[in-house]
Amino acid sequence: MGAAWVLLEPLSSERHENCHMKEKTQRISDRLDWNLLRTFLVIAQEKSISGAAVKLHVTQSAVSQALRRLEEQFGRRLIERHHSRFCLTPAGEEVLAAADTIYGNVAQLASSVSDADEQTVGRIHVLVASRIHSAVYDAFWATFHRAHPRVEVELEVMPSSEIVKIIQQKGATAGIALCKQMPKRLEHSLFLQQRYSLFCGQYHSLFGKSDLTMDDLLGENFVSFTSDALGDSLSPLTIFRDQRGFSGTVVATSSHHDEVKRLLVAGFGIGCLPEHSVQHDLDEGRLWRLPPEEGVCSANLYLLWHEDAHRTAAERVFLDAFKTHIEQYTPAQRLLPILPQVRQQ
DNA sequence: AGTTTCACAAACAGAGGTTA
DNA sequence: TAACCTCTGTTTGTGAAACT
Repeated sequence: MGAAWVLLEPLSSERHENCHMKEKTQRISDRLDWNLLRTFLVIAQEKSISGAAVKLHVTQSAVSQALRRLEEQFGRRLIERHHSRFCLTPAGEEVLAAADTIYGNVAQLASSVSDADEQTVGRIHVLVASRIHSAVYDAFWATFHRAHPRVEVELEVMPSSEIVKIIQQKGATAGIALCKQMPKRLEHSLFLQQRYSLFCGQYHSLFGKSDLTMDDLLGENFVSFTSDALGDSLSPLTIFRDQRGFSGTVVATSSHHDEVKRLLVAGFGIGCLPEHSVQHDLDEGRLWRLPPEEGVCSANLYLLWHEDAHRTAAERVFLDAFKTHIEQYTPAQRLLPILPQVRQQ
């Protein structure tokens, strides 16, 4: 039955064409399967049918058939098939934009319905980058929970690039993520200004050497964050390596701060970490600070939220509380491991 | 290598019949 | 009349083979 109602024969007169289009549009809006749009959204995000299949936990064949059914419903090609090249047709771009919006609205609907069930119990879903080191941040959650004990909180850890994507789709209340440049449609508030420096671990040959210069490091292998690929949130680290003429290779990677640190301590190579996050490891002799003295680069963590998402009461309370809380502290205070006194206005 | 097509199977929904 | 069962058609998935 699926696409039997889609009329593909060309009609001769313009009047008939208009009637036909109106009828067809009506039928599409009545019958369009949201699952197909969701599948198409993932295909476009992954830029691959097999990639989408992995993400959706179905076979590549199932995704291919779903795409065909969607194309039949619209009576248009949505993706141009080329050898090893993926591109959306203009119709595909239109469908993607619509699917993106619908996905956001459905996510908000789920949140609103959940809120409506229990008027006094809200729920917030916050996406956070791996391992945020800040006593101010810890204190925020303590304060927030005391003030709003019935608000249910979900904190989900994921790479910054994923966080930005999901917040743009209105798929969560807010995100705390590294950003090189501010993404479209998102509001932001600067949270942490982190300075990255080079370190090696206790089993590395450079550990404990205090008279090192940059030349001593150029042949060393690297431990890196997955996100320091060019164009990603930590790409300044890669640019630094290229500009300074490092000849070593990246021998170990992880998207998680603690795992990068573990690999550094294990002696896989040298690598960058936020200075303020490893003071304890330096004090206890697990890590060793390397040149350059001034560090490698800065990377800022921002609180991100969608500019025109519908928000529940709990979500509004969270955003207001977070912004108010961090504004009480200077950027330097936000990096401290122990909660400082609130700054004087 | 990635994608499409085909045959087949499982799950599901709706229609219709039966029974208490 | 509600509850249950059976049958049938549809949808959507898998796996294999063919295609680009």
